[in-house]
Amino acid sequence: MRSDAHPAAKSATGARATAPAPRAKRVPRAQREQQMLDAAVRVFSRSGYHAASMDEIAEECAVSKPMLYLYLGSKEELFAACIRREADRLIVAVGQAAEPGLEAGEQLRRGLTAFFGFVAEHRESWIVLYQQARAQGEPVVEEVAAARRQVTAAVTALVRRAALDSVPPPRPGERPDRGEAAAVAQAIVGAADALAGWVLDTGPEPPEETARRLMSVIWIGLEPRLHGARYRKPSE
Amino acid sequence: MRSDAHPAAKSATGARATAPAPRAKRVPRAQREQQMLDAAVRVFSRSGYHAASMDEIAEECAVSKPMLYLYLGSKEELFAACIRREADRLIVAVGQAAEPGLEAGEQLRRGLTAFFGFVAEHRESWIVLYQQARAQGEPVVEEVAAARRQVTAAVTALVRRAALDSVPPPRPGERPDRGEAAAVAQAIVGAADALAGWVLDTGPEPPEETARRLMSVIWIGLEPRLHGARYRKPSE
Amino acid sequence: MRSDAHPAAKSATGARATAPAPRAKRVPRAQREQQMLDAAVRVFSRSGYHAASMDEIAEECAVSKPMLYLYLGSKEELFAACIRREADRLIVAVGQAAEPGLEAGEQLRRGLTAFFGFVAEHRESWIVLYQQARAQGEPVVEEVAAARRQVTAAVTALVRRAALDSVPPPRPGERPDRGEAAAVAQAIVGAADALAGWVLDTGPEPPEETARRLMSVIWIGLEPRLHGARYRKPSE
Amino acid sequence: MRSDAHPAAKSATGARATAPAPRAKRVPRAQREQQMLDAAVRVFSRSGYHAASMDEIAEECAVSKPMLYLYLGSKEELFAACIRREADRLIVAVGQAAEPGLEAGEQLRRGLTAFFGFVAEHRESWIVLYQQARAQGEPVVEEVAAARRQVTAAVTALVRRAALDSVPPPRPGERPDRGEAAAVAQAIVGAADALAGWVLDTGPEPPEETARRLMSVIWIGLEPRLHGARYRKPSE
DNA sequence: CATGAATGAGCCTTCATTCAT
DNA sequence: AATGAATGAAGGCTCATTCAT
Repeated sequence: MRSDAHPAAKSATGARATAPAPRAKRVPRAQREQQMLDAAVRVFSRSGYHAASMDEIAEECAVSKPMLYLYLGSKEELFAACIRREADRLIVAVGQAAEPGLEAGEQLRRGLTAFFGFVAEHRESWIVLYQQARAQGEPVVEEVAAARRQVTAAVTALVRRAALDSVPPPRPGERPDRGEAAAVAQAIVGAADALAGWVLDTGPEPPEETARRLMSVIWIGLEPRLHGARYRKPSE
Repeated sequence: MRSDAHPAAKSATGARATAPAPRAKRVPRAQREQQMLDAAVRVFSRSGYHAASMDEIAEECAVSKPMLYLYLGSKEELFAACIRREADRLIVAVGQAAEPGLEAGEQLRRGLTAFFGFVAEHRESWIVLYQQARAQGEPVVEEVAAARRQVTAAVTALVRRAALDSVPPPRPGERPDRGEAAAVAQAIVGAADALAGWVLDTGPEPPEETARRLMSVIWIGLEPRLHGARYRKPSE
Repeated sequence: MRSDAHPAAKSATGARATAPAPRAKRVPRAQREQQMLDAAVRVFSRSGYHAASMDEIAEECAVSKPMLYLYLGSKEELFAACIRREADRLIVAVGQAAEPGLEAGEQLRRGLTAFFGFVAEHRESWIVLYQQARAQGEPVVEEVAAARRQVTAAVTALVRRAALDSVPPPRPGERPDRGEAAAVAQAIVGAADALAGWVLDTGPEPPEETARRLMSVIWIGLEPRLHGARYRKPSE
Repeated sequence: MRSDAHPAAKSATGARATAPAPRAKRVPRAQREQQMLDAAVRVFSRSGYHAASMDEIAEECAVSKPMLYLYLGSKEELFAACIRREADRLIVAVGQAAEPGLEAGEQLRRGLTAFFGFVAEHRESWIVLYQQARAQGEPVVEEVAAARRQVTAAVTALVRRAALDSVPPPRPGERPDRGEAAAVAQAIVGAADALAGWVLDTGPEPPEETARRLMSVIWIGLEPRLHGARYRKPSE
């Protein structure tokens, strides 16, 4: 019988009589690790955490599974490493956009623009971060929640700076994340998320345009409050 | 062949000393199906789609696995049935809140209040819908995306009605879901989502309060536009 | 949610407000049993013993599974009952064809004709008997082997009568089924089997024609045909 | 997530008191595949396709199930691989027996002898091929049918060569497998099958003897034997 | 006579993980 | 640095069979 019935061994390189088939060139560890993370992000974004298999990832980066385990430890650690790397990249990208001296509104706009730009360019990273990571069990979710908190905290600071007296500081004894500013920041980040997904679904547009769309909603709403505008039910 | 193939619980009819396995009582199909869906929602929200096992779900509703399969077909179909039922419930709850005659802003506020109320009351349903369902493969994602579209479309209509001239109607030939109103609706729904999660994380508050928080951001932002306000970069 | 998601209940009869939906008319036991056997033969011939499910069979004869078990006992017994009934029919059909007074060759020819006629008319019965039954475990195989032995014994008798001295009687002390006559009978039955399957595969032809084909081989032999010998019914 | 997900044999490295599970030694793939096929043929011939379990087969070749699946794909593919290998062996064995130059009758006799020899030596292979394989669903049946066709075609050619004018060539427009030669070949193969089974059942005898028995029937015919004709090898 | 509801048991399959080379 | 060979454990699904009505 033909013994290649089930080609588990993908002898990518052709028949090489003399040399022992150097399937993967010797590559220094740091670089290999990045290749592995690249492959993992690709696969995780494509299939989701659970549906992705280590075999698939190993094949995607043309490395044997023992190497994966040697360098990254376990599937869960691998996923966490992906999350961390991509979250860091996102935070750096957004952080670089903000120039400290600027007016708060402009700073927010630039941050949003950077965010939408990042999502457009790193589609897979964002999918892993925002679609897949949320459905996980505790350890991984905490990782991504931490990244999200970092972003949200920055926005919260902006909001508070922008809207001074209109958004009251947390009352003494109140959990800091329960104040109005925190809520506003949550809403802004959530809206940005949704718009990022929307752009991915409906086709690309310049990040500035998406940022403008969002600013139109949230900023024009915030500024009048500086002048004392408040929302009330009609009955009040 | 072995004639003792199925030597099931023969002693079950014997002395009833310590309640020898409480065989599920006869329950009509329609009712059992609901129990199964209840249990499934609970388990899926707790563990996520992949990590949840049919054994776990069967145990949760005190029924054997074959019944699950007989009534609901497969794990994926079961999940889809959960999604459908919960999405329908959510849509009904939000839909009932809107009284057609009302001013658009008030209608939006009521809808949001109903939404936050639903999430507070059906915590698990919402977790399944918004955390777990997004990370799935095509068939399930489409189901939940359809529900989300339904909600978003309602909001889009409201937005368009509310903000008449400030939000231009889609230009002829433009895909309807690419217009500014659609973007605004996406942002609102995303913000509501995020706030719902935030409330779940940080502890309960009256739905009216959460709705007010969100209206403060998005509505006070929309109204000034009726008077011609527009967002511009400072440089413009 | 629609509770008919998985229509296990096939309410064959339409909505019947008053009467309690008489899904299966009261039918006396003997008749029901025949219907069940009919259905079982159909399903077994279609799917094979193992692949066939009791659900399938129950549905095929529009009866609930408990009835099947009440009347026929178990899957294995049901299969055995099928085998027995069909084998009996076959033996009767072939037996009726032989008129005792005739010359052995003619008797063989008539038996073969009857056999090919039976297979053509009871396609499914034959498939169950000769394709499915052989692959079973002990108890069932014995049933069909017994039937086959019955047929083979008759042929052996014919052969011995026909070929008196040419086929020596079993030597004393020799197992009776080891003699030349037994071997010849086995060959004939095997050849008939194969031809029956061949006709089923390649399309029908008159049973007399198939019988003639076989008689040409076993009665005349191949070598004499080289010299012009032909098989003809005695009347020709 | 539980980090003890795979707490496999940790104590395996400990004291080796009583041979703590003989982990299968490293064996190259090609060899392992053959071992697996050997085991599978044994098990399939013993229990039949459906009744055989992959656990049983894995145990029979002292390998874990995952290896079975890695190398052979699935139960069905494994069965098909068995069929293919054994059929090839049979065809080779029979093919080698025929020396082209010989007279047709002698060639047939040698082929039959080889066939009965093969069956005697590879009892299990033959059981799988001829008892089990016929009761399967389409994909597998086609595999074995193809092998059978190959054998039958060879016999058909012999028959046609042997019996020149006595067996008319297919009439124009007639499907080639419907001619008399094809029918004769079917009968011969069927008879050989039956005799092989008979020998297996009743106890061994030299393959030459069984071949002689069959040649007596098909080559000489029954009627001529009434008048004293006997089959002899040409050399006798 | 007749059936909807229910289940224990087992099978095929796959996955994360590791050892020996 | 790198990998082919190997496995324990578990998960989804189905089946023959039986109560309770």
